[in-house]
Amino acid sequence: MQSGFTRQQASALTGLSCRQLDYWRKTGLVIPQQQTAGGHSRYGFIDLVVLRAARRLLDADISLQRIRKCLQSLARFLPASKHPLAELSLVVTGDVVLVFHGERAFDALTGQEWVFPIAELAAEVEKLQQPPPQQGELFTAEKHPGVRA
Amino acid sequence: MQSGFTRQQASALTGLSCRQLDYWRKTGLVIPQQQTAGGHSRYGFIDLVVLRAARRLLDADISLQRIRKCLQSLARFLPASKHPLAELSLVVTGDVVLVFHGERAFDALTGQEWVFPIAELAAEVEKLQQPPPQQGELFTAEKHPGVRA
DNA sequence: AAACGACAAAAAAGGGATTTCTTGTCATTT
DNA sequence: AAATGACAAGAAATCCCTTTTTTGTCGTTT
Repeated sequence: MQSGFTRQQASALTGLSCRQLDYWRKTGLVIPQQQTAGGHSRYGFIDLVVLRAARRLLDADISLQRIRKCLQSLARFLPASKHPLAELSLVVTGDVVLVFHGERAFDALTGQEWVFPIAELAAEVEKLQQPPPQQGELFTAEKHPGVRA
Repeated sequence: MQSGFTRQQASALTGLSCRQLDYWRKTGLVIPQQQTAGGHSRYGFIDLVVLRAARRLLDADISLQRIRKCLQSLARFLPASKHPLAELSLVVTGDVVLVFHGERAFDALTGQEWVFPIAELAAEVEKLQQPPPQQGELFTAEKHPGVRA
């Protein structure tokens, strides 16, 4: 019984070239969890998940350099447990990769979180309409929107 | 009884300068929903929500030009109804603004959607571990279409 | 007040050249 | 096979300079 995937197997299973796996290992992007006595690579389950994630990011035209940073933060989540995976999602857009963990969204690169609900803004504004019942002609406001372009 | 906020009120309520409101109006970023007979601006409820959203984006170091594009897509959601607001969220990161509507995430700029769950990847990999109980040698064929350009 | 116009400083976007990073391919070694 | 090393093409990032946007401040006008 084997304890991991060889470079070639990992390549076949992820669609990445051996050259890439080598380079990625050498540069620390994805280092196989195990090694044979002779010093040969043996990729583990998590490795494959990460490799496939990287593959998809590449397909989405995310540069390797950006992926490097992304995987770092992704690595912070993966080790956790098995459940989190189900709650984990990646959102990839033109320029950014976000890691979603439940309700929260983190920039996979900076790790910063920046989410805010529109409803919150609406609530704030709404609150401003009622309170100031002052100079009988200033505030009184209207309710309805007629949105602009 | 009036129907809207004056420039100065809007300024006070959003923290934006009158100069900005003027410029934004002139350049079409946020055009007051109404006008007085004399041609003076009267900002409406939605205007304030949009202005405050813009304000927060500015605070997050999103450039005005980017905000211009963001608000365009935001405008596509706001007009909808009243409920959506509660489900709407903005995620702002270094480079991108995403509009979240329920489960979906849209790039506020391009409108493209690109989300994928990690669990999915894990499931795929997991499926690959069980089936191949073959000749103790190695995998024969590759599953993947192969290489990208 | 609010709108306008003008001038200037600050911020952001663009463009082009240069440098660094990735990946393929091939040969050699373990 | 897998790991290494080397050469080269292509992709991406970085830097620097120029152009465009934004915003503040002043004066005038409505």
